[in-house]
Amino acid sequence: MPDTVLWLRRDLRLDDHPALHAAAQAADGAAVLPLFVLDPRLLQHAGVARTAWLLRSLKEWRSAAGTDLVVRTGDPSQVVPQVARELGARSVHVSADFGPFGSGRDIRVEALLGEDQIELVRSGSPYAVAPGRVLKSDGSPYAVFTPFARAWREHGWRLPASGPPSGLRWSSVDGEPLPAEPAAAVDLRLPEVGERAAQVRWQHFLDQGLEGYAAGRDRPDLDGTSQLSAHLKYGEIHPRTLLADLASRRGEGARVFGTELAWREFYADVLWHTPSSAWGYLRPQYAAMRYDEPGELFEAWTAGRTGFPFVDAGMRQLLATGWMHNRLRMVVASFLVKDLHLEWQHGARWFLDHLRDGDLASNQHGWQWTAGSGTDAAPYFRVFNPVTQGLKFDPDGDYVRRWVPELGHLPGRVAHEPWQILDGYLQGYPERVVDHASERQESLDRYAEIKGR
DNA sequence: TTTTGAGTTGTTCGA
DNA sequence: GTCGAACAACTCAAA
Repeated sequence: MPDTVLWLRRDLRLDDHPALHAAAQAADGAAVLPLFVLDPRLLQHAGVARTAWLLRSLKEWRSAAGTDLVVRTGDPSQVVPQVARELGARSVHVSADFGPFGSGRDIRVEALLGEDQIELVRSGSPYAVAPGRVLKSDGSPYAVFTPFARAWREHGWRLPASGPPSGLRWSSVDGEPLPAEPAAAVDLRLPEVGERAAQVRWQHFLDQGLEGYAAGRDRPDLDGTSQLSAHLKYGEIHPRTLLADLASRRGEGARVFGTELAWREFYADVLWHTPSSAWGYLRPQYAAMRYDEPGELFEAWTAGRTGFPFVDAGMRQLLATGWMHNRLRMVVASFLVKDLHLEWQHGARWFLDHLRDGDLASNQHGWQWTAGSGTDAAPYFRVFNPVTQGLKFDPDGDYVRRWVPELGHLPGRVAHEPWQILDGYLQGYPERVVDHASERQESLDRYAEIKGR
């Protein structure tokens, strides 16, 4: 039997890897060649945090597999058939990609491979249930989360396979050295990357975080979240693994964490059915709303200099670490859309450029939820008050002081309201760029203009 | 086909 | 300080 190709993308692990098992089975005693294609078109949009994460994850994969992962730069529709031909392979194995870019790319690659009688075999996906599988009884997709989640649980998923296939042999051809990380990655505080780190983090969360997760997940001043988002994004750990571990656990935390995974799957499903929702309004009437153009206020938002401590802390956490706590993602998004009156796409693009976990489906639909144009969107009157949110979810001001050093001299909760105290602006913190109460009313007025259309 | 109940994450105001 | 109601109207899911 000739060797087969395992084309890795967002599945950089060895454990519970259906495509790896399928490749080993197809090789039938011959070797499996692991390949990663650096697509310049994708890297262009990935941002520093994601690029650095990806390159480190590829290194980790190499060292865990103990083989030379072949890296080539170029358009996959040229590179993949070329490598397969070089090797004399009969099949190329992948985890299915359901995104609008990836699924189109795979169809092109599949056609080109077909010209040489090489098969593209899709096994597994980044999800417990592949997008498109959960449907209503009339065959149409769900557009509301709660019934989707119920049907998704009833649909169920297979149990994780344990470890890589036995008797697996790797092979190799000439590749390229991994490119250097972007220089700015040095300043970025990224955690450990790779499958092993993902498993360690998951165990840590099971032991320390799960029990208090239902409430703790809303507290950015505490280590209350799983921090698995980027590991999931790169497939270093699979949601099936997490769901299998959750199944044996009772309690509110396990239930709520399972629901968060369901949100990830729901948004992937929505994007699969409606690819235009990546950049277009899911509720079209919102395109007719009056919006402002990004200018100085947008710049202030990106830099974490809006004068609202909770908002600025979130934006600076993003710049410093490539990650932002979910509570802050909602707060800063609400601020961009409802206090600055900018279209959600500006914020979504900034997030994708800076988040290490930047995922098209979750990111875009999260933004649309805030903007009011998404599935299950926030009601129009739900405008976050950035100060109240801070007082509620960072009650001692610890999170704000951690990320906004100019407020470091303010004790306790007054860090959220430097205007309340005489020396609040002692260290050069900017004054508020807008008046929240009047901008809130402005948002409600603008909504009223498109109501009923 | 029609009907009915429900729908992630909030804020403000007035009693 | 606490609590409940109001904040619209619409779309969706399921019986």
